[in-house]
Amino acid sequence: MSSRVTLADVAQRAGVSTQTVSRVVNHNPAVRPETRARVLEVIGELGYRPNTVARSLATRRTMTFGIVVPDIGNPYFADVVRGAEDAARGLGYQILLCNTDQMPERELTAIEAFQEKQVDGIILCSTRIPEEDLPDTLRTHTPIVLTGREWVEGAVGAVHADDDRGLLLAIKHLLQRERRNIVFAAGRPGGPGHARRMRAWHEFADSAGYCAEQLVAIPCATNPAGGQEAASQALRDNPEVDGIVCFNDLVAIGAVHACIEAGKRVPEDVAVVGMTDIALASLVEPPLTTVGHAKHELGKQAVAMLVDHLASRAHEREIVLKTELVVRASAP
Amino acid sequence: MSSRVTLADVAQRAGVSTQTVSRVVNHNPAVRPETRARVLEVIGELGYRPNTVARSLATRRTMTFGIVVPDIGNPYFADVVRGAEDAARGLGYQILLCNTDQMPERELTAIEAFQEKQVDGIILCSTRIPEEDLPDTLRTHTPIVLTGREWVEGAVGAVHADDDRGLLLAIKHLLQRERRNIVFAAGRPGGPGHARRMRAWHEFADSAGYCAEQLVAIPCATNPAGGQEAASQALRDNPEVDGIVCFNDLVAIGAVHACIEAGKRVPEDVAVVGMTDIALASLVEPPLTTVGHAKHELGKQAVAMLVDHLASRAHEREIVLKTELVVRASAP
DNA sequence: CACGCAAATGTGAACGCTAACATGCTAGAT
DNA sequence: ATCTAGCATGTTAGCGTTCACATTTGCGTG
Repeated sequence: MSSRVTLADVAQRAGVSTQTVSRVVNHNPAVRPETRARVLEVIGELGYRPNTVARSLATRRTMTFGIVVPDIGNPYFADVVRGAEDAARGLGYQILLCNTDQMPERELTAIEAFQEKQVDGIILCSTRIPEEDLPDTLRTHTPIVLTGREWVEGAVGAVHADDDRGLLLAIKHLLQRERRNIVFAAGRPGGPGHARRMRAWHEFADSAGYCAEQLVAIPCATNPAGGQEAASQALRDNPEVDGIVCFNDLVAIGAVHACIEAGKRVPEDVAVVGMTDIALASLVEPPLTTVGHAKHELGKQAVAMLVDHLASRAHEREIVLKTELVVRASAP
Repeated sequence: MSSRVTLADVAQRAGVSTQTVSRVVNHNPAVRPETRARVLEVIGELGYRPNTVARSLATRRTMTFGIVVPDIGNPYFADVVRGAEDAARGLGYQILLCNTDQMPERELTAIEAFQEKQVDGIILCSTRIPEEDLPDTLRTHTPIVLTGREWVEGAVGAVHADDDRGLLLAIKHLLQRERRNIVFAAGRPGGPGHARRMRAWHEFADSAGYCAEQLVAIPCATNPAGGQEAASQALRDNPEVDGIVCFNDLVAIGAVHACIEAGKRVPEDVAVVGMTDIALASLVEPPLTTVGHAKHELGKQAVAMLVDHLASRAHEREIVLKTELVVRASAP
């Protein structure tokens, strides 16, 4: 029956001031052991629990972070959120969650709602807010860390995977296996990560002396349906296609389906490489070769950065997490 | 630059009292249109944003629900949380998330932390708090809705899927396909849903006149590894096994692997049926036949129940969501 | 033309806590 | 005995809202 017991109730019963009780609750050492014991006893008797809303009003800290993701149902973001929550919990912070389905207006609404709730910081994952609006959005007193994209003016920092190198790993892997007609199912143009991956794609094409035609990038939705569509289009345009690199693993799964539908064997006829290595990747048939991301770590680092910032501790402006090629059956 | 602007700042600048500004912000009709316009203008100029922490202290409502799940990385709970957040957002509520990895102490800690944060309600998913401790835990002023298990004294309500019937559907499906040596990979004894599914299992065995030996239930961890272990044990004990029903889809995926490892073909030699129909189920090879759960709906209903309760509206004490058999290749 | 009534606005106080300072007390130094 | 450090505790004033009431204003009525 822990109900409406306040500091004052405890103070009165224990015969001390509210301030002393507050000190006990907050582990302030400046309390005589006997007094502390007495207060703790009364706290136990009365079942007192501090009211963090009142505490937050007084301290101007809520010990809460908000995290904005496109969709927690997407295993990628589930892992990122999990990492963030683990780190936050360890540091005494709690996590407010908001899904936006990649709708910029909903991202903005979420940020404002979080700010009104006085969160101590916000983690904005793979935002779809247009590049040009971002600085304005970030120009606020609430620290914001970005994930899945580069740092931009106004943000406390950014945490993302090394997609450039990841993409390179994937392409090189395919080239070494004598794949010569490689296609990139590139995700949504304008979407987070798209520009970076495209840049890497073209840089590589140039440096390797490839003629542009040999490296085709096809925009697509970042889910199985998008991958299926992109892959079947690619195979229609050029039946010689023997390698597909995908924006993420969900796209790759769709691409695999498209190949099979088109009568191609994976990996014999077409090798498929995914990205991010979600749990799913090792469970589908064939298991996906993929460029692994440290998703859990991503969430953790985002929280760590926020906490460092709040403590006025120096920290990187941008953290780039290593990617690694995980070779499975879809591109052995 | 939306910083520390308060109601008082707005009031002073607009030449009215804080109360009037408060009325405008809260859409209280008892304000002259001209006054309202003036106040709104100043709010715009100053970039005022209400401080919900202060508001919550005064109103004793935080417009926040806490949700406790074993692991958001598990696609089942990701869907439930997504459903809850969707419903909550639509009603102006926000969601605090906590993962517990099925550790009862962490569930208790989470509940307490949420209470200190004065959440308006808690959704406790598939709790592993021992049956006998549950009433004490629930005996609190914060409304708690349970999911994934039956209602228990003290809870506002419970929302869960009709596993009894679901399990029946699975078994009957296998029997109709002339499978005669059926095994149940039953999940963790004492875990949520375990008792209910076991009861259904035995009830069916009795009613169908089966001798107990023909329906074996094997406890296992509720993940692919658990399923793999349980299935390989079952096949070792009885090579005749031709049907495996699984606690959930992750277990089913493990069971499929075990079958293949043991040289059995799925579904020709052994038919495998999963439960809950996570997105993964249709993407593995072979695609899983499974008993579908309305996961998104589960989260939604939990929130709806909480909101009804807070509004002192009548509501069911227990909502049982229908399950349906989704037939795919693993048990055609 | 005073009267009363409703609509519009204002006035404390409260929500439960902490920050910052003030006070009282004990004990060692002088 | 007196002074003074320094520890333990108390006091006061917010934190930014809303609540419950009090007050003012405008307007139709007898």
